[in-house]
Amino acid sequence: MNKKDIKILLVDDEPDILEIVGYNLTSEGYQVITAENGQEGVKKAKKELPHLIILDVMMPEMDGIEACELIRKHPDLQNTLVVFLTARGEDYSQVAGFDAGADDYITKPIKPKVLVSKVKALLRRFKDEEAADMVKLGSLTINRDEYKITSKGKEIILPRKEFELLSLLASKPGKVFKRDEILDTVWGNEVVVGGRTIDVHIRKLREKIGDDSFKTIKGVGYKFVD
Amino acid sequence: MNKKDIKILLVDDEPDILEIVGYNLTSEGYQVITAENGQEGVKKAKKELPHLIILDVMMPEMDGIEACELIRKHPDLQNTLVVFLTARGEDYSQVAGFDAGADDYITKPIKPKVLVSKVKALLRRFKDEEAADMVKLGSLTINRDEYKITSKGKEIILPRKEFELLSLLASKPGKVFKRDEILDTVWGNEVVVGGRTIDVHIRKLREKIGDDSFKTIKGVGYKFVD
DNA sequence: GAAATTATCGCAAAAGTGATGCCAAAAATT
DNA sequence: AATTTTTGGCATCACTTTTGCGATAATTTC
Repeated sequence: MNKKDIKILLVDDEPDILEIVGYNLTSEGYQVITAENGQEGVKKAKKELPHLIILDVMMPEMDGIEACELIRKHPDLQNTLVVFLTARGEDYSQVAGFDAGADDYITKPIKPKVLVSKVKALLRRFKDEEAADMVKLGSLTINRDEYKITSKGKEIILPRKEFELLSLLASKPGKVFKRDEILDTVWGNEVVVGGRTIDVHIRKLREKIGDDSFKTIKGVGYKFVD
Repeated sequence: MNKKDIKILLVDDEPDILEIVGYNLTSEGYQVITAENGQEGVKKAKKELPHLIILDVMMPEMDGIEACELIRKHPDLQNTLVVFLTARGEDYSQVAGFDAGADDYITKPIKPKVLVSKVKALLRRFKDEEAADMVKLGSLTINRDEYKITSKGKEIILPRKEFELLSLLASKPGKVFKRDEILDTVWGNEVVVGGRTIDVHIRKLREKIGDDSFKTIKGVGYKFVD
């Protein structure tokens, strides 16, 4: 899953917090949705089905704990990650928070780096659980975990982009990936690179993996065949 | 001392707790003795001289605090580790518990992993406990308890960070650990350190263990190979 | 259907970027 | 005081991207 496809819901009654946290997550490339109170938070959670929810514990009317409990009841949000924002010293809420189904908590005052790294760590865990890490395709084995590729017994270490490009193409052998799709996935649509970039990488792969594994569909894109 | 020679006394009036905790500790290889109330607990403690006692605070008649005080009076049980089991929120008992001579406490509901790791951590303090977790990987032996590493017969003593870094990398030989992951695990995500820190440590390890054991995957991270 | 035109791709070399290694020195631990 | 850990500054190297041009396929025109 691409970073830009990850939705984070931010629920806090303080606009300041909303802004600073929102800013940091957005600039990391995540999609951020905000809500200013518990009710709205729960509503948006159900509607948007975010991957991660950051909930302030202390909020007027419906507090984070209650909101979390409601969120957890929704079938589609069972596995959503929930992080609590709590003031230091409110240790009771931490405990209760875990009880309510929180996955982690962050204490205020918020340090952006800590925040971002926690979010990353959580999402990584989430990702790991979801995705099987090895893909086998005939003579090719792609091992995301070890970042290496085995082709006909030989072990090949590929640089990042080449590795990701191959991963993508090989994930659905035979399928033609349009240039746009490839750019979106491997480079991310924020980065704008020239049109020749893709074929340069394809060429590198052809050199390393085998010339005939990659077919060009002119005007469309490329596909990987076994 | 061998794990199987370590006796743990479990005192709780709820059979359920006795069973679940007992099961977890037994399957870790410890010898578990149980008692269903304070009196019986104190009696068994004196008779069996366990290495660690897990005491429920809330018990009819004689509560955990009282039991602990009695236990501590026995000359042969001065150094025995005592852990309290307390329901969340009973924070008073925690304080009183430490007063009474507890070494740690665990809150209910009990999470087996937390329990086991606390028990391990406490027992580790016993000097005479022999290498509980040793990991062998080809030419490397990692001795978690003594922060020591044996490589090709040579014994190497590593500083903490280096040791932890090596432990992490060696825990899954071949797996590539991303810089982020390494930071999270070795440094903890609260601490924010600069980017050069990791490679300096890697360099130290390369000097000490062997240059070719550590491979760099540029743009991703490092991996350990045997 | 053949030739001309145009778009797209392959390739190689060059330029650019960013990550890593290494050092030395400052901080922090012990 | 000695050791360990972190930092910052370079130098370097590896990878990535750009660029330019020729080749090839697709499309249009005759």
